Amino acid sequence: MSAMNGYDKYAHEPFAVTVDLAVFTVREGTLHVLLVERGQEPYAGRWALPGGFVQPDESAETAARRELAEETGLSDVSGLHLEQLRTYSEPGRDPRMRVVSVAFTALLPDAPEAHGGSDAAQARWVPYGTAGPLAFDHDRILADAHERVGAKFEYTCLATAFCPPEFTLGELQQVYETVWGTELDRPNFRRKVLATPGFVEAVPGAARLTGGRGKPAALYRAGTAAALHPPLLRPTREGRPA
Amino acid sequence: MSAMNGYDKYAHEPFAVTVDLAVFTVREGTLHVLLVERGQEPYAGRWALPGGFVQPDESAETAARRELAEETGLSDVSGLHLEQLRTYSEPGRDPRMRVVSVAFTALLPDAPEAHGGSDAAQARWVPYGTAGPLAFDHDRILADAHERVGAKFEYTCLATAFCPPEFTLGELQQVYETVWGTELDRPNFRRKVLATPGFVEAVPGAARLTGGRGKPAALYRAGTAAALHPPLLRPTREGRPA
DNA sequence: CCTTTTATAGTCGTGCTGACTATAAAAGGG
DNA sequence: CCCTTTTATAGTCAGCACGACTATAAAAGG
Repeated sequence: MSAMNGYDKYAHEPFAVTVDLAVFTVREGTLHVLLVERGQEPYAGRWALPGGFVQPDESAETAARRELAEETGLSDVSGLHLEQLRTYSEPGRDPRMRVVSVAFTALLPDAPEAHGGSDAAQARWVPYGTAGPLAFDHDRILADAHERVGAKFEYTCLATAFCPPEFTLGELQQVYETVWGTELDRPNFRRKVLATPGFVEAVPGAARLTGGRGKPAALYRAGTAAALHPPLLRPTREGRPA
Repeated sequence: MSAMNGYDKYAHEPFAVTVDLAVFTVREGTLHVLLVERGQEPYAGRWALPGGFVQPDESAETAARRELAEETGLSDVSGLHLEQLRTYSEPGRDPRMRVVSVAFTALLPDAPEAHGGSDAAQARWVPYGTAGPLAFDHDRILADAHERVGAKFEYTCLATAFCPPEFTLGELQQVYETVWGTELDRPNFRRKVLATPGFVEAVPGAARLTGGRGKPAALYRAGTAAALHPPLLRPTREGRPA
């Protein structure tokens, strides 16, 4: 093997490279995560994040999107939000071999039941926080992913990725409340969202009966803006981690 | 090889795993990057980011800190800011073999001349943006790192990582202006920094003559706060990328 | 001594935000 | 059919952070 820049002095050893997916959705006002139940040791019977090996001709992003399609059973995952989280490489994180995992976060609108694919390892939606300790270091990965999503909600328009094509402002607000775990003032939330150009755009004459009771709410679509200026900060939690 | 969760159906191929470092410092009001000049093909004669292989018993973070110590020649890099940026894994990014690189960003106060170590590949400080096209995909990595640092300046106290143990508010402001490439209003910057608890703390009776002319400036030390609430936003650039 | 330079103090208006009140439009129960 | 409940939407008001700006203090140089 020829030398690389600054790499000259070290032999290199092979690693297995995998992707792990933290896939979130909001379902009936609760944050859900896509998990698979392990059949073999180690961690047999425990829940784990879906994932798989990166193939020789793939980037980690490509592998992640492929896995996302396989695990959710969705035919078209091209429009879904998928974002690299970080890479986990502690030597002991898999007891069997040296495996470096590139973790990704994905956001889905309230999703089909997933467990309909022909795969052996069948992924299921599990309410966030209820799946006991996960296998490997997946608790940490999942917590990192959750924190990242919450932080990005503050200064991006990412929340619409959790919503169906048309949604009410109440639904969008519930997405924020579910991810942040806090309550928001409705008039203020509404004012802020509507004042941000490109966050949402009104669907002209449409309205949706909100489950029967109450005044019908106007429908909106996701806008074209990606960033949120100024940010929409979550209710005061003083020292938020960087 | 035994099966993993959801990994069962794929054989895994070995990858080389490396770390790449985007090391920044502010030197005489200019942002500098630590680079190495390549001696061999491919990209012989081009500048590249310092980096190296991850050893079998190391995490990527450990490897990055080891490389940082080797390339800068500093004896103690334990207190320096080092943070994972993201992982680059495009199949063609190194023409010789399949290598997945975990990129890191490091921030140093105005640094010693670095090129004093006993290493063969000697790293040098180069003004940001002046090193022509870099080797491999290092231009992209460096641009991502710069954008990340600029973004983190808005909502963290990271800027003090560029400063020596004791510094003036003018120096801190210049760090901001150098990284952001914009000018800031001095009284407003001062008001904001001092109003943020834990950002900086005054050194009781100390003052520094500012290169000779003008009123001596009070000295400050980095405080204990990590986050910046509310954030210190860079001058209006409308749609900032997420 | 006066000018230049840089640090520091203070002022003023605008705009965003949190807290709150008020009105409109639906369903349900008597 | 009226009245209550529920939810959406409109509007008010005070506080505060921020941008733009002016003023003063303390050093060096001529």
